Amino acid sequence: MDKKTEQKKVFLDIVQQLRQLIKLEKIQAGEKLPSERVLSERLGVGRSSVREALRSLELLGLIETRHGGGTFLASTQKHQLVEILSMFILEDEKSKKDVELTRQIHEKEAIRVISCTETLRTLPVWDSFFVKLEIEGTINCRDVLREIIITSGNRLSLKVWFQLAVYDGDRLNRNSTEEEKIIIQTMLKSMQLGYEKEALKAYEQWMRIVQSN
Amino acid sequence: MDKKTEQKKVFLDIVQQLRQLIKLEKIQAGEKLPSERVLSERLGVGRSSVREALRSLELLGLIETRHGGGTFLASTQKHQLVEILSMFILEDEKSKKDVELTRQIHEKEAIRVISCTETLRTLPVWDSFFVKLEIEGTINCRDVLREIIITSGNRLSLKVWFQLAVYDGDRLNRNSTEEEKIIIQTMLKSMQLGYEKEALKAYEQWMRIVQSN
DNA sequence: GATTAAAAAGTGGTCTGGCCACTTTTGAAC
DNA sequence: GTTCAAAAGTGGCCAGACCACTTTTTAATC
Repeated sequence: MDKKTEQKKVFLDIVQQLRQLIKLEKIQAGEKLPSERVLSERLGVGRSSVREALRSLELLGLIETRHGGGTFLASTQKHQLVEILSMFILEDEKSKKDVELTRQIHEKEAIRVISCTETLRTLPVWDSFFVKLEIEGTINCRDVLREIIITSGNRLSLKVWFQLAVYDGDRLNRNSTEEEKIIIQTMLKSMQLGYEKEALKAYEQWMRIVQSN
Repeated sequence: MDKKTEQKKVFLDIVQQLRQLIKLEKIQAGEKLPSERVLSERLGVGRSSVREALRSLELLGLIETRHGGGTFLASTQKHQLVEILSMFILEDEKSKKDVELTRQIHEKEAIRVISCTETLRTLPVWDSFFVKLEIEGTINCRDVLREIIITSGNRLSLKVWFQLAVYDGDRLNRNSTEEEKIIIQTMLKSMQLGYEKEALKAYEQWMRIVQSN
């Protein structure tokens, strides 16, 4: 008995089959999916059921639909985990805190990994941040954190982080204050020198400022 | 101009309105929502649109439907956000190593949190593990890690971990060996005493064994 | 041949109405 | 009061229709 066919609900079955279809036909982000009518025929189900599945994926930001244009596979950046989370779950403060803490878990680990890895902590990108801070006097907070996560090399961690960072969008996607500038410099410099503890200390100091905003 | 009414797509509008309805009528987890036909009439939209919205929320595990019974608000524990996203995110580029590392990131953080928190590290559950190890001589590896994550108190982290643990299912869901027993005891004891560093050291020693399997 | 405008085809958005399967409620017989 | 069958309520699914919008095709013009 195939797991896929013993699904109770058609629309859930369709979600599974869409996943397979995307995989088999190697549909890339941004590319077009078969039309609702074609899917309906190919899968042998009603168009309304296909729509229920597509709309579910759309709510998650996994696909995008253009009226009259078609249905397209969305890019990873557009997944809307957090939008939905904030709508139904993040009502209470506890959940908001969880999102923030989870994001920080990944950031802290990235800092540890980089500090302990010669080839990563000596990367020229860190110097470029110093230069930018010198010239412009400020830097985008989110950019710094993103670069740290990217450099750590764990792509899955990056994806999780990306989702979580959307939620704190306003607090992170802004230029650093004068106060933060010094802390960020300390953090980066410590990281470059492999001083894991100091780097984390600076990071936590920075996050306390971020949180107070 | 009301944000709710300027939505382009009806089904997204309905998702919003459902949220309001749940809030206004104070519908608790497990309680029944109005029927699809009633919602259709109350919101002045077609039943198919209502279904598209409901099916979207069902995919997320935010609501549960019982054929012939009705639609019910799901309990928080049943939300499947991470699971669904992982279906699309993890499947394609599943770098096994990334999954493993990411899982460990959450486990290590949980150990840190527990070690540093008086009320958590002195919980009786840890003693119960010792008792079990004494009597049965072994313990399920996954159970130990799960308890650690749960105790750390970050529900989102737990959700992420749960999903990642599925991939390492075989390596984790088994009884500990004699060699592991001692390491686990060391880890738990260090954690209980608040020796964060020692606990993590034992953990990493344990993971090296797990990885070699 | 290239450009442009109109027509046609394709596609998503939505609604109506129908039928089925299952659950809950109702009400009558006991 | 209990039991059980009928009725009502509800979700599951489908077919068809119409609209709005986009893309492609076609035809006319330059």
